[in-house]
Amino acid sequence: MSRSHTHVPGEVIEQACPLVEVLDHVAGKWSISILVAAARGPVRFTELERAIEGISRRMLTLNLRRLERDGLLTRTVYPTVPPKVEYSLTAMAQELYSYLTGLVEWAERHSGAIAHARAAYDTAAAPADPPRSQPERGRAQVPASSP
Amino acid sequence: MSRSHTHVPGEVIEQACPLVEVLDHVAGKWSISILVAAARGPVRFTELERAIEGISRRMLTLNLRRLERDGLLTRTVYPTVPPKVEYSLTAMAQELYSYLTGLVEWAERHSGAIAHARAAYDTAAAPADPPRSQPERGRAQVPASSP
DNA sequence: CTGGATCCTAAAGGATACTG
DNA sequence: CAGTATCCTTTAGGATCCAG
Repeated sequence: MSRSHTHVPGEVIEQACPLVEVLDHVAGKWSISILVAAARGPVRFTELERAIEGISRRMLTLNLRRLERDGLLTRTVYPTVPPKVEYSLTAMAQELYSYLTGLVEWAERHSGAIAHARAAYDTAAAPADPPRSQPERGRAQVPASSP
Repeated sequence: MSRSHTHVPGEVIEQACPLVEVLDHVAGKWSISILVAAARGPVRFTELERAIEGISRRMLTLNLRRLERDGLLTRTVYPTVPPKVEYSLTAMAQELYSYLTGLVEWAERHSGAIAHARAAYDTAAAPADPPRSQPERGRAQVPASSP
């Protein structure tokens, strides 16, 4: 995610709210997956690659570097002949992890509801042939207008 | 974020893990900001636009639609002459919000540490002129090799 | 006021080949 | 094994203009 929104030259507004901070670690398809995968102890590169299901070698490397840079992962390299590298969460990241599991748990509880909401929204918005023409995209509830 | 990782034609693996579910809502610069901004009650479009600081009209609309589609936001339109639309969190989203605040709180507590970690990483990796040439990018800790 | 439509740039991400 | 480097496609996102 690009820092700098429109980036007014001269006036640096960054670091204003901590929200942006979180987003930078949490956003992106892979960061969370990596943290979760690395949470159960030291994990090797290839283990992560296999555990994460769909991540490319490149993206894994990039995200690992970023997480290491931000102090969320420690990278330990053993100078053995086939090189061996292990990643672990820092204390800071373990704390973050506990919040993350809350998120995942939430997703598990509501994934059905979300899928249902999507289906409802989509069928309401794009029926192959609108039988009686409902121009309104969302079935927006219209309470009695007060003003 | 694109659904479909490599997308094996014929074998649809999607919806496998709930992690992907969360990521789709949490990832992206704006989703969290919008949920947080909308958490304190019904909020109008323009209020969100001003509250979020840096979001474009387009992105706000897009994200609102997505969140509505996923059942996280309800959109209520009042058919007044200058149209008025209010967005609120659904029950599901309010629950999510409580986890989100945990995340934000975490970010507040550790933003200093993160900034420090970044600075340390960057100075270790890219000094303008490496005085004695350290070829290793990260100062990787090297414990005694066991094998 | 609340968007939708369009155009364009930048960043994310994937595939693959190569290396210490 | 654990990456790097390169090339390429897709997506996110911004700017702007227009409309009910």
